[in-house]
Amino acid sequence: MKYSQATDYALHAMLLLVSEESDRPTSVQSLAEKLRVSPTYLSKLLAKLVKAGLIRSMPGANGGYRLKRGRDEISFLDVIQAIEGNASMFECSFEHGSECLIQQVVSEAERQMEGYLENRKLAELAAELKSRQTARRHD
Amino acid sequence: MKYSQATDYALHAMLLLVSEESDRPTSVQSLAEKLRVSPTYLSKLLAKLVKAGLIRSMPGANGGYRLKRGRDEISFLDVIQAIEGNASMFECSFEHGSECLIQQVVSEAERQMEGYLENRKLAELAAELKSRQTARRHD
DNA sequence: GCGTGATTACTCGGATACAAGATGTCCGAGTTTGAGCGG
DNA sequence: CCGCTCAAACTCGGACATCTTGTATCCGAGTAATCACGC
Repeated sequence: MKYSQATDYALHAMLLLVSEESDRPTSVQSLAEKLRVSPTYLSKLLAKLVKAGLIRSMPGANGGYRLKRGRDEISFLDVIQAIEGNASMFECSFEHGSECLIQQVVSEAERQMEGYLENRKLAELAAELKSRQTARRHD
Repeated sequence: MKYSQATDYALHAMLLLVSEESDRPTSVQSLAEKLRVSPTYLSKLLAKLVKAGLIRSMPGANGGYRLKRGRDEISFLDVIQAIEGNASMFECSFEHGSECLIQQVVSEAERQMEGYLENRKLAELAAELKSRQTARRHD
């Protein structure tokens, strides 16, 4: 079981958007260059993030993408579920009267992980990265 | 991101083996019938469980599979990792000096889930199922 | 009865086939900005 | 200087190609128990 590479791209792209201080939108090209990723593919992922309500798109010249909500509200879980979908990781394929003890255990494990991911915000990392840069500037 | 169906089969098959009270080995056919699953495919999964050291195989007539360790020692995590492998769920594909903050967060989330799965043993479910059967017999 | 060989009931491993999903590209359409041009 | 038009810079969505992975099957080989047969 593995998270798709798309999730990797999306998390890094979102981290860039959260770190962005200008209020002008950021274009796909700009993001794709920083991440060294195909712009067309990245735009597919950004479309999913738009649909999930995490970012807004601004078409036209000087357009691009921008956060929709406050930067402190965006958790890892938000981004991951936007890309991977929010279906359960485990679905019992047998028919034992609609309640499967195995299913319950694995689902609870999943909730443990999601609970953690929900509490970690991208803005934490953005702040951490910024403070590192500042520290390095004072060397 | 989803656990493969193979994990579903393997967990149910292991639960049957843990619940088995006879010390005679259980054949693939027998397991496959109870689970209504292709015997040939199931045998592939059992082979993985053998390689992981969870069960033993006994070739020849009246052969089959049997637990290798004590039934109380087998956790959900053991079975899942035997099937899915123990590689990390998330691998950052970028090159930021070998340490990626995003990677660290997701890996920690993974540890949360694995910690839970490691503490849940299949024998718990076997006991629960057995007590339910007994209770129903006394209706 | 008793060994010896054949048969049967199993697992094991590799090769193969197929479908679905992940990854990535291409192109046409819509939308906004801004520049250029004529009055 | 104003307004109109047009081109440029974007996003959006669908269609398509490719590659990997999960799922599943088949077959030959190895192994252990059991049965049959000859002595």
